[in-house]
Amino acid sequence: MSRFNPDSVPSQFESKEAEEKWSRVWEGAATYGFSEQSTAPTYVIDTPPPTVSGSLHVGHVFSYTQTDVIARYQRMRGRNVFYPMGWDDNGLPTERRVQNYFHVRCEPGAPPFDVSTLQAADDDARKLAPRKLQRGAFIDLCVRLTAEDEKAFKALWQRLGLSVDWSQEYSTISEHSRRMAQLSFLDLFEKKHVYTVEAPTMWDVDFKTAVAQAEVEDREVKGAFHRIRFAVEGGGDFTIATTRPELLPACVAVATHPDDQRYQSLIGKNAVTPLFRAPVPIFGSSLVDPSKGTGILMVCTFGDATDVHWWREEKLPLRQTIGRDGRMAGVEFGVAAFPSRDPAAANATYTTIVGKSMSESRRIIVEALRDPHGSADRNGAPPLIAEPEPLEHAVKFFEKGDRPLEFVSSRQWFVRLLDQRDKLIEMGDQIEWHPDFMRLRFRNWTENLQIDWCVSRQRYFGVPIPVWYRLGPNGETDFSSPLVPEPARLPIDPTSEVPAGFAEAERDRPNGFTADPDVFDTWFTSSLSPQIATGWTQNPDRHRKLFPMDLRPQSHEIIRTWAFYTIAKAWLHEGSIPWKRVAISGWVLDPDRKKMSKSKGNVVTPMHLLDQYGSDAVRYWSLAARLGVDTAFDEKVLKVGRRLVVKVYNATRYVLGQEASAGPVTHPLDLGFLHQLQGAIAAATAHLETMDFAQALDVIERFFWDSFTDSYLELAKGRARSESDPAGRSSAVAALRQGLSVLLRLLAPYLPYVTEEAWSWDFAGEARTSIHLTPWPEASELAPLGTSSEHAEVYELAKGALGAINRAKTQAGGTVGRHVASLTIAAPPKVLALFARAESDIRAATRILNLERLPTADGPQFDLGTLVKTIELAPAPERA
RNA sequence: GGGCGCUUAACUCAGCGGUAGAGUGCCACCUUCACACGGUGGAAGUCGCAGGUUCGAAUCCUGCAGCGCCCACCA
Repeated sequence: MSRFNPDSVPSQFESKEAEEKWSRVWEGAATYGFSEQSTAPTYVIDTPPPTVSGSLHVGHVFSYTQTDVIARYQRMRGRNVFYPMGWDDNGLPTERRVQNYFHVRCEPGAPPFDVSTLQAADDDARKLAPRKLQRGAFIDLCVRLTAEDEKAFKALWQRLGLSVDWSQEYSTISEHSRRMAQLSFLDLFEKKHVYTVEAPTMWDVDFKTAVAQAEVEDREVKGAFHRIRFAVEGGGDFTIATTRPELLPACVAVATHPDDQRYQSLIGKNAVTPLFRAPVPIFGSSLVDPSKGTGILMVCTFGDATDVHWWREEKLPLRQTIGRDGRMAGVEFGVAAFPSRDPAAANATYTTIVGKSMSESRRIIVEALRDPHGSADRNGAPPLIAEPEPLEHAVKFFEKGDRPLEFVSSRQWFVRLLDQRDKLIEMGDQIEWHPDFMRLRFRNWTENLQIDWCVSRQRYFGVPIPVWYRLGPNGETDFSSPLVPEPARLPIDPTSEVPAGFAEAERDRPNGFTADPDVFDTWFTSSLSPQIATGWTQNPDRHRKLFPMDLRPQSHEIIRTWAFYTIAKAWLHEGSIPWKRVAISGWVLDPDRKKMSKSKGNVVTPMHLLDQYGSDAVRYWSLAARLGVDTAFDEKVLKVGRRLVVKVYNATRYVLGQEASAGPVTHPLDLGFLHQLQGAIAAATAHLETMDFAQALDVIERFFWDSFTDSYLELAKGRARSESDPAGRSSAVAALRQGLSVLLRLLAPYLPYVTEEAWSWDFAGEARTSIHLTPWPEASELAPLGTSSEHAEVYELAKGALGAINRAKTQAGGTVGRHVASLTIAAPPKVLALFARAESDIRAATRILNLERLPTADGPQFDLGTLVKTIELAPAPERA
């Protein structure tokens, strides 16, 4: 029998030392390793790859710990847990960091340069123009810088005790991930789920790239209605209202509601725009809201999505005046594409805005509209008939952008999703969502999809689109039959590698080929996280074993991106759902209930909290919150967690320090306690099965404090060191150890450090088996002891009596340590019989010297508040 | 404009059809031989508002209000 000496361990739990010690042990022993050979059922987690260029804050700790508790629970349940960690380093945030840090810019045509010795730019270097780098070299720098960020995250994860299998690490820009993303494209290409088209696309003028619907957000901005008079060919005029007068040169039509009496007669006629004197058709459309503005409006290429719609439906001409840089492009009026009744005047006006930004152009155009000579009829009042009328309206922005999106006609690659909408909704319905209402977010988004997924980005740090195009005899690009590489060549960069059958010399030459210069949307790669982690076609057996996965944890604001695209990819590639369950974590809010974000400056960083309270306490805070619920950061909860950790440590020291050996559990109180513990195991397990780790923690914690340390431990204490009752003593010691073993295991997924430390003192045995690889407790392991609900009654009565007597003692002016000279209790015979079975334990715990029992009449219910009839305290002990 | 969630003690949150709960904080007492990061006890809430269903509602339904989130064709 192994004897534990409480004096052999520190009297205080040293979190930091325990964290360092056990992290090392776990890593050395590959405690959390996934076994490729094991035939045990798997549990596979699609861990969110954090954006490593972002800041670390308690929100990360919160959500990743919530996943870890599930991983640990499933591991203890005997599952072969596959819990990888990915890093999302691909994309714009990294590009921006690298540009600043090294003072470089990516330019695909730049001369080769060896970046291996390049250091962070100093002040001298910054005085020069940024160094221009080829895409490959630029990507090398991105990889280098993000490797540093990944180290910081990994250190945090290990400190927190995430039970990740670190041999399954991946990053979204790694060669493997690029290969997977390009394979995905080839598969979609073959299945004809992707297409390229030149079309008006939402465009960010600062990043100079197309963006997808999912990356767009509406923001309320200040604007103004400008009421502008248009002439009608053949006589007459009308007034439109617009917030974007700078688009006047791009006006291609005028629209009004077909039933609007005011303008009905105009439909079919031509209007003439002011300033530019372009004749444009007037048409009717039910999309026009007669109550908005003046009920008649100009259609431009392109002011908004409705303009795009009308442009397509009415087959209107394209007059793209907005350049890709968000400035007015150079166009000429008086030609077929830009007709004008007065080209000279039109060009004179247009010249004043060429190269100007949208806001500058607006100012200039508004000034011109105040001039009477701008009017279409050449002799009337100014076209601007009133001062601009300020209003607030919603404008579309790229979520990472600062200026409104423009619709710019450009060639982009799209994944066809609109034709899959019903199937995608069906897939979403096959998945379990936690909490369930998050399902609606997915449904809502999917039902309201407006456009296919634009996956090409005019950026550099990303996975290249693996495509070339043939060039015709005059150097014209043939987009109709793109050239794609053989899968074995992936990953490739088409800007530096050549398609089969061509030589480098033929690049960008007539009859040669040209590379697609773009990269994929980062979600194109991130949405393959399940395939990247399993190996997919590179490792089909493994993929079959791990896919579909069991759990996708993520936050709610990326349901329309990450969850949606992952579901779409799994469906398009494999006709399957990617995972069975999605767990949506809430946000961590600052104490004012605002979301923590770097830009708001209200971010709480986690490291000092880990130092101050210990990982287990920080985990406790994370795990006391329910899935999907936003939680205000509250340091008080960390204190509560810390308290629990300390209590676990000390209770274990005490129980394992009992000197008697464990014998058969025979005493009714002990059996009753274990019976109640069986109930707690069942309840906690049921909650964890439905992902309700917070509820399970509540059950476990409550039992630990209320039933174990505050009640059973106090009641069994005396007997556990009794000299006169050896059988009762070994029964108590055995039950205390049993109870502790179960409670430590129930708490292990929540508090991995203190439970491992406590477990190691004795329970780990000769093999030093980690508590985290020990089976999750089951009610049945306590069943052979012969517990019963009758014993439970004894235990509950004893627990209640302990409380009632303590209350009486306090009210009589005594304290717990004070002896009770005599006590009279009154209760029905049945209750007194239960009392008698635990009497010596109750008397020892409450220090009763003389006890009298008064039987009362049997009632339907007995109130323990009436148990104590009289109490007489012994004299207070003399103080030294 | 549509959808979803939240609103319970001073604070942070459980409970979601059967006599209002926890922890923190507050008050009183206590160095009791695991633990003062402790122990014992106490005070503290018309469960957002208004209707309805029910023998019974914090819990179900309807409406309203406040807060938050997601979404929506920017004239």
